[in-house]
Amino acid sequence: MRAGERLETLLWKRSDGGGWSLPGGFVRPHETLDDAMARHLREKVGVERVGHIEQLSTASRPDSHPDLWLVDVAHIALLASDTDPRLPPDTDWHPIDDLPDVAFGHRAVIEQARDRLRGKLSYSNIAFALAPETFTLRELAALYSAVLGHPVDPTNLGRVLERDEVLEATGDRRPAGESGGRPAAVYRFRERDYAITRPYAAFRPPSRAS
Amino acid sequence: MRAGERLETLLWKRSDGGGWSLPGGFVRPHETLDDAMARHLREKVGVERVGHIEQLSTASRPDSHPDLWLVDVAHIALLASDTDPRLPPDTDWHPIDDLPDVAFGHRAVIEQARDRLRGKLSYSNIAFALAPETFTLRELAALYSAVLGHPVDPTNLGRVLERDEVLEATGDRRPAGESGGRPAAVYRFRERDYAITRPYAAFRPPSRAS
DNA sequence: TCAAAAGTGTTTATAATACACCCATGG
DNA sequence: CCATGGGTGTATTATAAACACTTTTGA
Repeated sequence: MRAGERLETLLWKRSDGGGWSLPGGFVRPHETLDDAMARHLREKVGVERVGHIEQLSTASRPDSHPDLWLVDVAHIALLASDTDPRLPPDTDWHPIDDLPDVAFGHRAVIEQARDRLRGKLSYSNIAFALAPETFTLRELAALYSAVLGHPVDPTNLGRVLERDEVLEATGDRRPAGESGGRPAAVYRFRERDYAITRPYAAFRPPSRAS
Repeated sequence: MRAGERLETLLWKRSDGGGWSLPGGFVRPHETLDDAMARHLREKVGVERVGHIEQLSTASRPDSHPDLWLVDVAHIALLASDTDPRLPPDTDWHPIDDLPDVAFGHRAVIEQARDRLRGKLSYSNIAFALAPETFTLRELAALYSAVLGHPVDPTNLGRVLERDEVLEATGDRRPAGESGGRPAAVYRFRERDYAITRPYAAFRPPSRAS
């Protein structure tokens, strides 16, 4: 998945006329799941750096083929918005809230991935995987807005993420555009590994010793 | 897992002297993963009703056996604290914060499961899977406390969960014990299916139309 | 000097926690 | 009538969202 103007997912147009489906592939002997995922992303869409990847769900398909016992392991891969994968033919990005005709089962997987991402955006630093290396608060707010589906205020977003020690200012400023305006401060994520930055939505530990 | 005085997990003592490990088993042909999990819980520990079960992680093990390609799918199963599984020999409950010598890899899985459960406790109704059908607020607070590892106030817990429409009063009262005291109101969970009851830790949608 | 964009300071709203006090029961 | 546990009401605190206003730039 990728967050441009909207949250998008990569889909592959099936040649058998069965509509679109999630891209996938097989695991080779002596290969781990993570290695296989990295290989598919590299070989099929030319993506070397994946922001974040995690497992979603696993399904066993013992009856799909007379001689094989297939096991599907769905993953979410998050790509930075400034990476530009080279798309093979029959593969394209689709806005996640306006999907085309998707093969049975995959729609539910995509929606599960979207909901998980939306949730994690509010209690973790997961956005590092979707953002470029450095960015202004306006750009980051646009990214949050694309994922969450509602407007996000850049100022308040920055204050929340700075308090949680998720962001830090680089000290640089982005020069103003042609239409003028004050130059924007440039930020980066302190950590680029997934971390829960807000453990308690409620039921936090007592503040004083009892 | 189960929450009594502490959060506990079921472990199986390996006969090969390799310490303790998570209970597991194989999936049969023409059987789904969910069916296999239900069967193992039924056959091995006599548990018919599982509060909640979800997948944790999947690992491929192509090299563990010359002729087989094994795929491990770890699950979290949550049992109500009033169910009493019949334990086979060499199987026993262990407090999750005081584990014995656990086979390599399984410790990380158990800790991942614990952390996930702690997180979900604060933004979902997941506690229904650990609680008996009905309970007092004191009992529920003890359960939360066992999982979270810090004291939880019964009154405030009830207020939060009632506002989120997670709990409802049955109307019954639990008679006082031998040492007296006011009878406690009895509650139940409104829904016994997993639901996110608190979607936003931060970055909630604007309150007014822009 | 005006428009545009960024940033600061502050107010407001909300909601969880903390705490003081009252209620119902058994012995 | 007192100890015990449950419950109510409210004060406190924390913090996210909203908003008014200032700063910095380009034309």
